[in-house]
Amino acid sequence: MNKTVKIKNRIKEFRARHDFTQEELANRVEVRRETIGHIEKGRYNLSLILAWKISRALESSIEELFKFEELDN
Amino acid sequence: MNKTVKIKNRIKEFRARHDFTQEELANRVEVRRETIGHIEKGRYNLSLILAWKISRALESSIEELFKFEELDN
DNA sequence: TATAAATGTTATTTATTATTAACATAAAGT
DNA sequence: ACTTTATGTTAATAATAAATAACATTTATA
Repeated sequence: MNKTVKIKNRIKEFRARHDFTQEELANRVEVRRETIGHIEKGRYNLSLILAWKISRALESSIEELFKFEELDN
Repeated sequence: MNKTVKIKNRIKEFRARHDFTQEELANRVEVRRETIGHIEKGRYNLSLILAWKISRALESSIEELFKFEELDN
């Protein structure tokens, strides 16, 4: 029984609360707009530092912003 | 004023509490022993999923296990 | 003190994140 | 309807995490 971990996130939701566009958030955390887009869509397993920068920019925490689920395959 | 983020971690400390060697922890999170060693020494900016796996294996949380600091340079 | 177990460290390779650029589509505003 | 503004998406490249292998050093322990 092999397990993989997937991440869901609430970036879009928190971004809306702050009225930030993807580009504004990207500027604040110093990555490209597309990178934020890809992360929101769960396309990659971002680094811990980037996760922290994003959670700070959104006045949140990593654990609040990112939800982890273990899946069997 | 440019800012960079550095990570400090308490993996070694938590590992000791559980009486895990680097290798045991590595097996549990499915990475190499050297990878755990490098992370403990702060040599790389691990992925969010790996950070989560490690914090779970040590019955802790990401925010508890990893401390972030902003530095000027 | 000799032996084994655990950790340190470095160099090279592989895998994956993130950048870049380019264009498409959607939504909002004039 | 036209024009911005925001987001979606893809392909190619660059940057870096993680794997691998090999050997050194430290710590425990027989």
